[in-house]
Amino acid sequence: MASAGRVCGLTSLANVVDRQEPRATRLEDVARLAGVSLSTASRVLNGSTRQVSAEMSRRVLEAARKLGYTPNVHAQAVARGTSNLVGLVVHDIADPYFSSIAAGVMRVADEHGLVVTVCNTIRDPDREIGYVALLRAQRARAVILVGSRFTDKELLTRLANEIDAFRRGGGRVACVSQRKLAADTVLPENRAGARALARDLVGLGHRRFAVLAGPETMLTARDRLAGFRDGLAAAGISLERDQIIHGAFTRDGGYAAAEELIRRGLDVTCVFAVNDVMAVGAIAAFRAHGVTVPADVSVAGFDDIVTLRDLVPSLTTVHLPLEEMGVEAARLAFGPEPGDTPRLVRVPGEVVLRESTRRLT
Amino acid sequence: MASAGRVCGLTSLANVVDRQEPRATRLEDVARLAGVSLSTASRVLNGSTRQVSAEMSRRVLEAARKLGYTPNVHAQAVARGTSNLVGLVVHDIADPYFSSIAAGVMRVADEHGLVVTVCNTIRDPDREIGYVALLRAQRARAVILVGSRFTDKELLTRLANEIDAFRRGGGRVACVSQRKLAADTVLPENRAGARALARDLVGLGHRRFAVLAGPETMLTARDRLAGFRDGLAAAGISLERDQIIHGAFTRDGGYAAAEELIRRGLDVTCVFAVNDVMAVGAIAAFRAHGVTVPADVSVAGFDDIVTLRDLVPSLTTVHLPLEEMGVEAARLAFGPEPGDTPRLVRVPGEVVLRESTRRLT
DNA sequence: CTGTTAGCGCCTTCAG
DNA sequence: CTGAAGGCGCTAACAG
Repeated sequence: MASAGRVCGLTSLANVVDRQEPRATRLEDVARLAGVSLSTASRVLNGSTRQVSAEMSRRVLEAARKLGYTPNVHAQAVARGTSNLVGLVVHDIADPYFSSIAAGVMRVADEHGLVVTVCNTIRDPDREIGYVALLRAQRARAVILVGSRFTDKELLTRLANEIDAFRRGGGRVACVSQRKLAADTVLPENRAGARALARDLVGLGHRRFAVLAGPETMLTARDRLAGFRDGLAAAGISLERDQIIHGAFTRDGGYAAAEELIRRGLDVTCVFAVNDVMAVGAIAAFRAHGVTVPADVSVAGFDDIVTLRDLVPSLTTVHLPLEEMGVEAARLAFGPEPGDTPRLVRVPGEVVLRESTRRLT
Repeated sequence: MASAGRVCGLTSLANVVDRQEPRATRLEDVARLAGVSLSTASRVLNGSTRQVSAEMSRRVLEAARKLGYTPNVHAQAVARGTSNLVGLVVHDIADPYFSSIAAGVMRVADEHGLVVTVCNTIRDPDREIGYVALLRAQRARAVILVGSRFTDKELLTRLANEIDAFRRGGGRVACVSQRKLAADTVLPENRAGARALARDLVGLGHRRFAVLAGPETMLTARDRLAGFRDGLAAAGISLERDQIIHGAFTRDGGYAAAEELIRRGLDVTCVFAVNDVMAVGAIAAFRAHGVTVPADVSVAGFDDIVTLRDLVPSLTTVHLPLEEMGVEAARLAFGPEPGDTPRLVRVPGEVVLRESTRRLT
């Protein structure tokens, strides 16, 4: 029926199939059907401050409905000079630590009518940089970087450059992690939390510890290790080199580290894994090797990820309000423009003693 | 230094602050710096088939690098008539079932240079429809709908309309779930899987069952219940009304359903929860009420989500290759244009017997 | 209150 | 191989 908008009335023989190249309906189509100008249609259909008479408004709405009109956000973005898209860059969306934070971010984004695209770096800092560039290309209104920074200076510089370019283009930036970039950041107090944990574990009577410490270059892991060491030191306990086992910041990393611990035959009563997923992996490794938690060894983690809920034995950890942290980061990124100096929101951790760490008599 | 491109040489007193309204660098800036035309710059910077001399190419690249140029994808999208964005609509991204599938989709998307935006319906079918409209507005190249359909006809019609409009605009669509929409779909064989599970559980000696059946209106839940019933029937065992407990398709839904089961004092040896997260919740409820799994009651789930790995006792379930299903859906959505009839990829489930279901002597 | 007219940043025929 | 010019769909002054 509808002539697809073509003026041409002749169809070449080659075009017999007439593959009805589908075209999305444009604002112009709506305006024509409603018998009004483009601007009027635009004003009623999109949040303009300008007033339109009830009658015209009705006609436009009616036409839009009839045609199933949906605005082309790209055209809007280029015309308005800004998009409704925000980027969320995480190390691993399948890791409950990140998916909880992501849930918080998404909730706030939704309230602001923003679309969030999730970028999964798969724990690769290079990809992280690449994603910021990508989001710049998308003219994202904001990017939220979630996850630890690293010790590598060169990496940080490259990321900082990319971030600067992004902000120069008018984008907002927020981080959840160490404050290493000139941007608003939500900072979990890793060091203090680990220190408090150490104190409480000593309080349970433990004296001989091992730490599954994660990657040496990852700041979150380092901070937690350092805090834990502080806490032990305060009780006159030192942590030797051989009591620290580095590895991946993942469940499998925890598993491997625990196996290494067993292999070394280290005589400890308590193991601190610098995050929960590692602790979960460690417990699995212990189980596989006939080491019972907490009877034979106590285990503690960090984060209090939601999946701990169904773990047996329940895991001692340092609670972080993950979803709230996401909400906070989103507020920093979407809320009122900050002053000149980046803001810092400190988030304290809270030690939660559960079944996985037993009291030594 | 750079005069921000303004011709005006006078700054009003009111403008003393000179808030250097930041502007992203455009292709024109690059072209000017390189001393070439817009078209030439465009040709070298973006994947054009046209050839450009090495010298000019070098100059353009150099200028782009110096300026930190990144193309405005919105402008590209409006000019090209298509974007590099794909939408992934899931019921709950924090649920491991969905995050595993999402990981598969993202991997393939990345290979295609596509950006995926994740839309979380929070298990609300209305939001699902809204998201498809949103993605149409984004002129997404494709949308992938992951998650069960429902019995509600009116809901389905509205979704179908939205999907049709999306395709009319040139978008591709793929689903992971029942084939209720005229789109390519990846279909897990829920019914056959549940049937096989029932057979194997009967093989273990169980005769008295209960099913935590999820929402009555959710097709995936219904199919699994029906399949399970089939399997039992084949062994001459019937499933009465009071042996079926409906509830939410979540961990908490499983918990509540199991409590209800306990409250009813039903005498069963084996409980089938129609998905793993419900089974996990059920086990937690049993534990909380002093019912030991599998000594007092056996429990089985469906899906084989990755988090089962650290569950004790390990859970009997029907394995689905979740990440692969995501990959498959992405291939359907991004790969070569389908023929006229929607394609269907059936994915069989495989029963995996683990510790949570014991053999009755 | 409504319509006309420039752009927004980029791509792509179409001439040179 | 290069440049000039029109157009993508929409918004926002600017007139009426």
